[in-house]
Amino acid sequence: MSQEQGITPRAQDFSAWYNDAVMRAELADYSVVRGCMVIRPNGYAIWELMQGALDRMFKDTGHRNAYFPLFIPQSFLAKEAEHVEGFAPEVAVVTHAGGKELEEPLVVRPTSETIIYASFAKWIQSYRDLPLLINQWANIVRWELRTRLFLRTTEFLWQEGHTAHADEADAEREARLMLGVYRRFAEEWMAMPVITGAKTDSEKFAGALRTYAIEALMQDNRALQAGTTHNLGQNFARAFGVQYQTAAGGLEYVWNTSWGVSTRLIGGLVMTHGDDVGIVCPPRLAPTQVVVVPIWKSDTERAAVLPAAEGAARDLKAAGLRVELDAREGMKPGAKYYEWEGRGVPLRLEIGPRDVARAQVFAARRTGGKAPIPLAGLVAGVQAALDELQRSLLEAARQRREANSRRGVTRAELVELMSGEGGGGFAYGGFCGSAACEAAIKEATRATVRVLPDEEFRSSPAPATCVWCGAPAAGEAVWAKAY
RNA sequence: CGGGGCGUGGCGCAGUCCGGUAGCGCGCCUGGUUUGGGACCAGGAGGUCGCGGGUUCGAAUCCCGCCGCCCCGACCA
Repeated sequence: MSQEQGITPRAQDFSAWYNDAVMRAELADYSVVRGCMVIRPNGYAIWELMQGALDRMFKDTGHRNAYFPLFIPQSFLAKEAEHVEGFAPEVAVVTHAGGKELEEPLVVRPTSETIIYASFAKWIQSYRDLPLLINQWANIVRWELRTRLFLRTTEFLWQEGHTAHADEADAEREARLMLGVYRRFAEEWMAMPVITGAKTDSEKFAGALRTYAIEALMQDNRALQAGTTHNLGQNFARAFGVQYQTAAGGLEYVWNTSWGVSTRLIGGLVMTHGDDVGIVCPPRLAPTQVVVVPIWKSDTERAAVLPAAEGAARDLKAAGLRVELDAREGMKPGAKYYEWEGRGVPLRLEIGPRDVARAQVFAARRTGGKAPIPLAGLVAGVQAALDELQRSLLEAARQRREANSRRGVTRAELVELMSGEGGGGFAYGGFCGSAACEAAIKEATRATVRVLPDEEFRSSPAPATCVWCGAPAAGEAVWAKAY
């Protein structure tokens, strides 16, 4: 009886658990380059599924993919004052290439607004060219002080949408539309419930008019900003001279938006559904949705079981499911179970001599519970089980989030809620809107305003006074300790 | 950059206090027996003990310097 080293229980050390879960699932590995990670095939497969779903959603909303350079002239970054200030500390700069010093240093993109809007300025002439709806899948470099696999690494993969519009209303509509796309993706694909809303000035994107975000609550009660959209106003249009002629013949600056989600989502997926065994993949994003494990004792049994298992796997694949048949010899079924559980495979089908005799398979859910499925209705039965898993993961995550959300908090409650190691969760309360109160709360509790929640998430009745200073509230805010 | 841990076969560790030339578990390879929740037996392969100096007859172990990684804070998707 040999136990492989288990992973750290969540309750003991959540950070250690996260690292263990990621490593056990072989999603990623540390690189020789500080702060950078290697995304392993298991992790990259999840990213590809995410990309596929998001890309379809972007195309369905009228966007087209393009690709812009990794290198940006340093002077471009400086054209928008807030933007350069926001990103300067974390920008990597190339000063030498081709064996000599460059005339102008190139920055490795921390985001691509500047280089993209330089192109937009060339492409946009008239109101007939608008809206211009572009997305790019790319890598990004931000020199972070402290990194965590998927959650914050020096280089990461993302998509960044960039659009240009004729007026503010259309840009605003776009920023809200894509926020909705992100929300739908998080909930329907990742089974990760989110709240949506606007960022405060201190949390908004460097150079944006307004920033919106989806925020999810992880199992350690810290919030994860899982996607952002920005209404950039005319800030970049002015900096890069992106103008168009109106129908009336006038010359106007365009209104831009940008929006992005990154491989950070994989970290969110891990921390939303994982348990003390490892990661749990929601079926729609599971690289392997079903693993079939044949069980036999003798060659006779093997001869009966293996073809049945192969047949089951074939039928499921034919139905469009992502299936693996694990017929490895010399490995006990239990060992296979542990391996696939660590990878988060949502459904395992066990098929042994007894099952063959009864024309059934035994289906074990990653979240617990075993039940037989008759071979006659295998595809439908498996599909139903996967659908149910997808639903129940979202529901469980939603219940956990609600159980860890407090509405109408007082100043004392906010402090209490955020204190200690396990402290956190979403705290809803009145907010006067002042930067002073926001900073004071951060100082006192280490919690920040995650969003000024959208209507759907607001409390009723609305809080009347600011949690901190007691002045009349300008609105409601959601505080949490953030990743 | 501050605080705390840690660098020894692929992974996890012991050995370091008290110097004597490297060991355990897992994994890996070969053969056999096994297989309804992490199999067993036998035989193997694999290590400049993070790096550089120093002390010593002799250093994983003692001394000096450096590097790297992880965790916690300041910055951030």
